[in-house]
Amino acid sequence: MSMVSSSMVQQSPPLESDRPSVHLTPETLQLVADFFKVLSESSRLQIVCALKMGRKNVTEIIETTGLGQANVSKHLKILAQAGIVSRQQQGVCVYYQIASSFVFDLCELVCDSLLLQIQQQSEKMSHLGAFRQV
Amino acid sequence: MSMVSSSMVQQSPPLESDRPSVHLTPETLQLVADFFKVLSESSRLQIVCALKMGRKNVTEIIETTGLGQANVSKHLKILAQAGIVSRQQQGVCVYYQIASSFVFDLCELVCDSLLLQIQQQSEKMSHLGAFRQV
DNA sequence: TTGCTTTATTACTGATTAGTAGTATAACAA
DNA sequence: TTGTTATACTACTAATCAGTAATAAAGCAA
Repeated sequence: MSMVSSSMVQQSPPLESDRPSVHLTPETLQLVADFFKVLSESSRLQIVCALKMGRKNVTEIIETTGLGQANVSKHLKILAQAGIVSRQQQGVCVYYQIASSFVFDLCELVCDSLLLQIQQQSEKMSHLGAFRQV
Repeated sequence: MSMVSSSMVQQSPPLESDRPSVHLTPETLQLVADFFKVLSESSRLQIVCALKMGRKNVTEIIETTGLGQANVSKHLKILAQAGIVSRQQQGVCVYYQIASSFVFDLCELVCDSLLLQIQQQSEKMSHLGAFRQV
C-alpha cells in the first residue's frame, strides 16, 4: 500500500480494483452499512472487548465496562441482532458471548490501518523536522 | 423474534480469543468506532464503489451515484479525512480515488459474513420445513 | 470584463440514536 | 407469601447527522 514516502509524488497507479465488479445495489450496500454501524459505537466495542476472553453475563459486562444497565441491555440486543454475540439464558442470568471471532479480524484490520496512518503521519512530520536541523 | 432454533444445544466451545489481550482503552476504541462510522452510511459506500474501477472527479461521482452535489462533497470530505480516499486537483476538477484497497477487504469480509448468516438462516428454515414432509 | 462550470461551505430541517430514569418481569431465597 | 436480584423494556432528552438549498470561490472561455 502506497509506499511510506508517498508524500511527494502520489502519482500512484490507477489503483483500479482487480476484483470482479459485481454491481452492488444501494440496498445491498445498506446491509453492509448497517453492519458497520453496529460497530461504530465505542460502547458496543467495549462490550465486544469485554467478551474477548470468554462469555459473561450482563452484570459482569456492566462491571467490566462501567456502562449503565439499560444501556448495556440495549447494546447487547443490537449486537445479538447483528449476529455478533449470542445469548444463553441460565436461570436468572443471561450469558453473552462472541458468536464469531470474525469481528476481531475486522477490528484488527482497522487498527492496523489506523496505526499505519499514524506512522505515515509521523514520518511526514519528521521529514518536516529535517528542515530545522542545524 | 427469539431464535427459531439455537434453543437446543448451541453449547458452543468457550470461544475465548487466542489473541493477545492488549487492553484497549475507550479512547482507542473510539478511534476504531469512528472509522467504522465512516463506512456505516450507504451513500459513502456508494461513493467508494463508484471509485472501485479508478479515480473520478466529483461530477462523475455525482452522475454515477445519483447523489446531490453538496451531499457528495460532504461525504468525500469525510472519506478523505478518514484516509479512505485521496484527493488530486487538476484545473477546475478535483479527482478522488481509493487510497488503499484495504477498504474493499473490509467490505468483502462483511459481505461474506452476511452471506454466511443468510445461508445458516435458510438452513434452519429448511430444517423446519422437514417437519411438514408428510 | 462577463458568464459558465466545478467544487466547497454554510445554514437549516428532519430523522436517528445514545444514554438514562423508571418500570416490568422472571427467577430464586427466606 | 415477601423480598431480592437479574435482565428487559418504555419513554424521554440531548446530541448527532444525512440531505438540501443557497451561496461562495476558483478556474476557464469568450
